[in-house]
Amino acid sequence: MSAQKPSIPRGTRDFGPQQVARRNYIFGTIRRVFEKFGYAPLETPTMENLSVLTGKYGEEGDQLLFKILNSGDFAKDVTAEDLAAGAKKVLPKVAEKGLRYDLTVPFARYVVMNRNLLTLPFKRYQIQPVWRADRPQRGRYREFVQCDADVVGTTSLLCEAEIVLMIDEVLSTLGLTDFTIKINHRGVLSGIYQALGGVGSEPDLFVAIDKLDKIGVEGVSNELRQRGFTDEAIEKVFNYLEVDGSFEEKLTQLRTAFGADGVLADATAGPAKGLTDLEQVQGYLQDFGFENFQRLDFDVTLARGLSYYTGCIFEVKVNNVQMGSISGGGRYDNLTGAFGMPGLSGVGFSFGVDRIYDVLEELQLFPEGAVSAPLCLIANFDQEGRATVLPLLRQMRNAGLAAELYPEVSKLKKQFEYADKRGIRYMLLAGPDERAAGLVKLRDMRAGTEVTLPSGEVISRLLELSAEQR
RNA sequence: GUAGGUAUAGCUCAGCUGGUUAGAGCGUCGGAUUGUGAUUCCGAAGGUCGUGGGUUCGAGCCCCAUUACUUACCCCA
Repeated sequence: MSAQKPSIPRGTRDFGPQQVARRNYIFGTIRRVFEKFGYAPLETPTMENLSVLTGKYGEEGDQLLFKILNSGDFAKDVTAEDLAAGAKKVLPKVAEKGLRYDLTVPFARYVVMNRNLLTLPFKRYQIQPVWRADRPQRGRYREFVQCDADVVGTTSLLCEAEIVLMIDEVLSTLGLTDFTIKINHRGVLSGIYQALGGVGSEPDLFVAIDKLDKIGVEGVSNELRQRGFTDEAIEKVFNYLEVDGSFEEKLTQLRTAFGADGVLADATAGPAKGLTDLEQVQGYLQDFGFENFQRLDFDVTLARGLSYYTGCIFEVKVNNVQMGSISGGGRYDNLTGAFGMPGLSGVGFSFGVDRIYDVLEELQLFPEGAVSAPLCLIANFDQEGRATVLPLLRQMRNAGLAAELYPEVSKLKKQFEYADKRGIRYMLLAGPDERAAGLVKLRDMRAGTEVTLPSGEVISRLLELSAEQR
C-alpha cells in the first residue's frame, strides 16, 4: 500500500485547539446577546429532503446545494433515457437528501411542521454549520457556520430596532468599533423602480445599484444600459442614489422626490410604507437610547440580491478590512408560503462567524484568554513519586483546577518544553528531594520564578493564583 | 460556470540563459547540561522537485495534458 497524502475537501477547514477556543468565544458572545433579547435555541438536521431545499434559493442556489447520494443501490431506478437526458433527470432518482444551505429555510420548514405547537410570535436563534458547493476564496468557504436569529408572527418594527441593537452589542463586545450597519427598505427600492415608469426590470435594477460602492457610478450606468435602461431612467436612478445627509434628511429628500414622481399614492404599502417603517425604526432606536447612530447608515444602494426580503434589509460591513459583509438580514412577508402557510411575517438576520473570525484575527482583537490549556503541569520524576503525585493531582481536579501529570518519566528539559509550548502557566516539581521534606516547588513559567511550599498548601495557592488571572 | 496565478523537505520559500551530488530559515529529533523551558552552541534525520507525456546529449527550469491549491468575476456569510 503506497502512502497517500491526506487532505480535506477544499473550502473546509480543521480547527485546532486555539481556533476552537477562539470560535467558541465568538459563539458565546453571540449566544449571550441572542438570549438576552429573548431568543430561544433551535437545531435542525444537517440534511434536509431535497424537496425542502430546491427552488428556495433560485436556480443558482440549487446548483450550489450539496446533494447526498441515496444509500444502497442508488442507481437502480436510473434508466438509459434518464442518463441521455442529463443530470437534471438523473438527480431526483439518485439523491433525495441534501445538506442544509442556510438556516432560514429549515427554520421555515420547522415553523410549518410545528405550527400547532408554537406560540406566536416565535423567536428563535440557531447556530449551526451550512454547506455551499461554491468556489472558495477569501472569506468564502464551502462549510461555514451561520448564527441566525429570527422572529416570526409579528410585523412590529420593534424587532428591526432590536436587530440593530443586537448587531451593535455583539460586534462591540468582540472589540470592533469601526463598522457600519447599513439599513434600507425594499419599499424604497421599489419606489425608485416605480419612479422610472416601467423601464427595465426591477431585479436588474436592484442587482446593479447594489454594486455601486464596488464598481462606481460608471460601472452601474454601463450595467443598467446593458439591461435596457434608458439614459433618462439612469439619470433618475442616480438622483435617488445621491440623497445625502442624516437619516432624517435622507428620508425627507426621498419623500419629496417620490411625491414628485407620484409613487406615494398608497400610504400603507410600497415606497410610502418603506419610508414610514424606516422612520419608525429610527424612532424606536432613539427611545432605546441607542448611542451609536454614527454606525447606522441609511444606504439607499443596499439591495441584498434577489432574496425573499420585503421590508427592511440590513447588512454590516467592517470598515478598513477587505472582507464581505459579516452580518445581514431583513424582513420577509412570506417565508413559509412555499410550505403552504402563507402570510406569516418575520424578520431575521445572521452573523457570519467565519468572517468575523478572520476580521478579529486580522485586527488582532482576540483576547489572550481565548486559549485552553491546563493551569498546572506536574513534572514526572520517577515511578516512586506516583504515591505522592497522583493523590495530589486528584485533589487539584476535585478543587476545580485543570491539571495534568506529564505522562512519562523523562528529562525535565523535555517536560518544561512541553509546558511552555502548551502555554501551561505553572509547573509543579515534586522530586525525591522535595518529597523527602514534604515540600513541593511551584514554578511560574511566565515569570520564571519558583516558590517552595508545604505540599498541603499547593491547592489553596493555585486556587488563589487562578483567581488572580481572571 | 468564466478568467488569471501557483505547485521544490513537516511549514515558508530560494534555485542564474537548461549542465555534474537540489539549498536556506523555521520546525522535528539527539547532544552540550543525568533537576529547569521560552535567548546560545554543535550534530542528525527529512525531497523519485504535484502527476503523465514530449523536446534535448542532458529538464526542478522549456512545451503539451492532467490534478490540486489559490485569486478575481458571478453569487454570497
